[in-house]
Amino acid sequence: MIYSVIVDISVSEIDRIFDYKGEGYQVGSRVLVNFGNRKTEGYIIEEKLTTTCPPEKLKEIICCLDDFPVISPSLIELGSFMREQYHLRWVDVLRLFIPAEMRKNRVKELFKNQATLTDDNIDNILASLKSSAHKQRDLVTFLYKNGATLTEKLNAQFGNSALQSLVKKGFVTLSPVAVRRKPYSQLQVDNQQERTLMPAQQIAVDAILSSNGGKFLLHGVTGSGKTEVYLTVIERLVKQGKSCIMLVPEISLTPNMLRQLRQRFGDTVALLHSGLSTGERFDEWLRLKRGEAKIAIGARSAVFAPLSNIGAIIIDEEHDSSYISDFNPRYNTIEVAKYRANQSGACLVLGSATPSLGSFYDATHGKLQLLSMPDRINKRPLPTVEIVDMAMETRLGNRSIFSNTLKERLDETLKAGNQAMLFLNRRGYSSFLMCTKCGYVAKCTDCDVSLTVHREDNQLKCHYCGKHFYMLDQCPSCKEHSFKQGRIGTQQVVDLLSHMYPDVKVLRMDADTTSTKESHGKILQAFGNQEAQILVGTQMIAKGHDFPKVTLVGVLDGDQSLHHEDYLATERTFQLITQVAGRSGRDVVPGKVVLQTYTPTHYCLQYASRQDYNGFYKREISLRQASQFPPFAEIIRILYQGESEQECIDQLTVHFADLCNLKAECEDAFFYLDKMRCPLKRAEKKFRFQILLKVAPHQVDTLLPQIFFICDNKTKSGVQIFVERNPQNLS
DNA sequence: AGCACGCCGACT
DNA sequence: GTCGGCGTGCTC
Repeated sequence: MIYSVIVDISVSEIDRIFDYKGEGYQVGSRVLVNFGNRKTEGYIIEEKLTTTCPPEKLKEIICCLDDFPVISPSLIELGSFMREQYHLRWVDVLRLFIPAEMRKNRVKELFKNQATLTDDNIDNILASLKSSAHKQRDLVTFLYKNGATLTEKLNAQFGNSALQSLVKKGFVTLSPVAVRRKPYSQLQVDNQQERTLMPAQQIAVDAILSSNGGKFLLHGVTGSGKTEVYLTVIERLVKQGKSCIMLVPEISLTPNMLRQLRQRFGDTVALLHSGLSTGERFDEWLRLKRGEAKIAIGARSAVFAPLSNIGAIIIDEEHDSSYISDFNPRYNTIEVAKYRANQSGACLVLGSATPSLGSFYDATHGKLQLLSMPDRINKRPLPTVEIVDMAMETRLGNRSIFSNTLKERLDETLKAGNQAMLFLNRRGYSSFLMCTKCGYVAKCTDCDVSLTVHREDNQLKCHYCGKHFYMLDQCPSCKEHSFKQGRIGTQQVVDLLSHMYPDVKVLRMDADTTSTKESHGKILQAFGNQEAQILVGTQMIAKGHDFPKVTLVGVLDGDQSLHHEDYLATERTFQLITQVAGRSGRDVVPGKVVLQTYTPTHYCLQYASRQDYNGFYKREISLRQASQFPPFAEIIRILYQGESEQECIDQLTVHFADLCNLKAECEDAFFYLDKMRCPLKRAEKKFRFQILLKVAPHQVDTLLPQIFFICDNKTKSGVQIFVERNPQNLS
């Protein structure tokens, strides 16, 4: 038999099929092969009877590396789709399907010894033991009652020698068993309370379950109980013997969702994400692969969970940009999920309070079925939003970042013993440092980005590449000692609050305070336990958290993400503000939101303040249509990065000429084609240039392969080239 | 990626 | 003479 093997070496020149001969191997197996003059791992993706490879070159597979095929045929098919769709290497796709450490056998199942009684008749054993051997008699009784038990547990309970003697006498045998390492095993699981569904929830559940593989957009306002819909759907499908995949946007939201899933489904839930230890990740994967667990939950890569007979794939907060992988391998999780759902006839449920414009557009055009939940649970009111015009505040002499309205609301909230969240999507102390005399601004040496002031460690940091620099006390260009600081960041907000409210405990949550694995959960837990009254944070605090005592949310700078060139800026801002506002008033006390802005009449903020998604959608989608942006056009961006500016330009110029020819051949498919420097001119020492295309959506499938072909051709070393379709980030 | 092959300069 | 610099090409 001939096997098509993809060798596990991530280099484009060898990312092709190599044929090997062998007998009795299965497709999807991880195998060891001779490759050149060394041995390498590879994956069998196909078996066949013939090959075009000259027989003298054809080598034999050495052996299989696992006792089961690690990749199922349907995942191989999915991989093939992804490879074409996203122009990826086979290896990079296949590596998504198995735990990273499984390669090179860096992780194995963990085996521990287990003790078993050799005789079912306990009286026989007890009769042979001296009556003075209390420990041994207790141990035997324990084993009789509890069945086979791990030796470590027995040793802890009865001491080492009792077990040893029993083994020696032949009453107990030891045998190795696989034990599963369990992530968040200490996670507290509350008593399960009886839940009844609201009518809107019931309608959604019924629609999904009766659909037989339908695709849904579940649009429910913040606090409308989308999670309960997901859980009920999963429960019913699992009862029918199906498996389910549940995706959440980021790792930080998994513990919360995991708790709810474990509460309901116990050990049939497995968690998959990169924050787990090697052993945990492998064991969770293995439990899914072996069918010990049926429900996979995790961040985007969990869409590749090794499950068969999938009943539903659920994507929570579907608008979140983390579902679009923006580094190699680049893929769109929602598209992948659609393909996987189609393969297995599973339902696809996309849930959000603020769906992406694309998804909502699909819902209005019959590609997704729309399920609406317009009310909060128990008809709790949505928070009331006050928009504050910061330009007016300045004119009235208030130059602080806190408007008078916000200060009043904060006072009220604290006095009432409730909690507040303040949202500012800018970490650090202040956004830049500028010389007051000559206007010099401190910039990163490797990126075209001004440095952020960090007061805690008194450094200047590049938020792009992470490099840090000494704080300046003198301008390097004019030697002046006086500096002006840029816009306020979260660190400074905490400082200011501690002066305003010396007795109030304030917590901060941003990338700087959540560098370790547990810090995230600790901050949230502390705030949840009301160890602090105010939580200041970046977009990290916007999503999914449910703090009943929070009755005030302050958006300190509602304009921040609004006035970017990016066509997604308005959509993003709307989503962020709506999401963060939704943290307020989730329990009995109605919530308030103070939204500070310099552009109070902007439609994005107006709709966000009324939590009016439909109004916003209508306005924004007509703008997109008029200006030919997605979903009315597909944007393709070709990015060139290299340390030599000239090489980048040369490379881009060659491709641009070919693209112009392509455009000439099918003029009507192209809405736009141009080349330019990227807005972020340089990053991590590399110069950045781009070609931007806008093409007609119905032509993209025929055009894209040709574009890929052009970009693969005439390439020079030293310039990285990326082709992105509808990139989330155009910087 | 690795590694061999190969074609030129410096050295025991 | 030979040791070793890293350009080029190949891996079923």
